[in-house]
Amino acid sequence: MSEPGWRVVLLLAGAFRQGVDALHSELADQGYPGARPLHGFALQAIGPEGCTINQLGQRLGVSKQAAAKTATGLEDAGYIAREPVPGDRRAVLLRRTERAEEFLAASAAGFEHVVDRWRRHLGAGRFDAMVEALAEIADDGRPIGDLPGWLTQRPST
Amino acid sequence: MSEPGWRVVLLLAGAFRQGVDALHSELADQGYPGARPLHGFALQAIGPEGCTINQLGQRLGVSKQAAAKTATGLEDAGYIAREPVPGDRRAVLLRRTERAEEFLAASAAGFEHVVDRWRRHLGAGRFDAMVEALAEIADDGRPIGDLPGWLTQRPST
DNA sequence: CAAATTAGACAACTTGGTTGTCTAATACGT
DNA sequence: ACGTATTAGACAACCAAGTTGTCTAATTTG
Repeated sequence: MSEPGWRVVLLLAGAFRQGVDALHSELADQGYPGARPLHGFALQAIGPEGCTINQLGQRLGVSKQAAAKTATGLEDAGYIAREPVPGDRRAVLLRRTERAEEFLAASAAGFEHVVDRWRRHLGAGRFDAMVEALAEIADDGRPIGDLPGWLTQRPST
Repeated sequence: MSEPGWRVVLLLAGAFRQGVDALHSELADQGYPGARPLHGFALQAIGPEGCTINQLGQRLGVSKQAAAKTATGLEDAGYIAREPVPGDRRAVLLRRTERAEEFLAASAAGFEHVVDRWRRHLGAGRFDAMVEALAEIADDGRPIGDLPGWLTQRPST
């Protein structure tokens, strides 16, 4: 009973934040100074094959309107392009650009770097145990794209 | 090398989220259905002695304007009251109400409950090891109040 | 006592989320 | 085959939390 409960939850937030901060400081050094955490998540959700706005919303766990805004942002930043969908003139295919692929590669490498620092600091044994424990606690499989909204929106119904 | 780096970071987010979600579902059952994560953080920052808006901003790590908005929200929700500061007619003392104290007590109990579920699930040994590892990874001591903004704002400087 | 600082309010803007409404295109059922 | 549903996406209005900038009143300082 050394740690009060709230502190454990805060440690999770702190570690997450520490990881994301370290990643973005690295990305900034590599030519992506304006990158925001959500960029990576959304591009990952779009996938190498691309997807429509509705699909993006479903994959991120947000409304299609929110997905549309995200897509606009990504397009403005040069990370995606809109293509027509052959056979359905309503739909629009969001497709990652070259720049997006490079960004994702840099991002993956950055994550690897950050996590490796943790592994070296803790030692492989403790690190693996921690990851395993986290995997049992975090209810996986839920989309995480709505992280920002989740913090601010009131716990719905 | 079982887990890719990004997955570990996502696990941290997922566990944090899982904890906060469980807490708020519990709080909702206990008569605080509109409670948002930031309420607890801000009330904790205000402290039992109360503080001014500027101090709140410093403690949360946000601008005083943001702190003022937060204070307004807390006041509207009945969690704080404004009192004049004797000896400085510019300043306003934000003081927690009875309702805030009750809410904080329920929140602390809820956190304890949530974390205890984790401890029982993992076993005390694995749980303690995880917490210890997290404490070494999370850079502690930094104010946490700006979590929502931190996700969305572009990495400054 | 004048000048600088401080506390807080107010306004405008950004980013992310939500609902609700709307049009155009596609799918379906008779 | 045609009229009716459903679907994809755009647009608008709003909420929540953040930012910077400007302003006034009060206090501190030289």
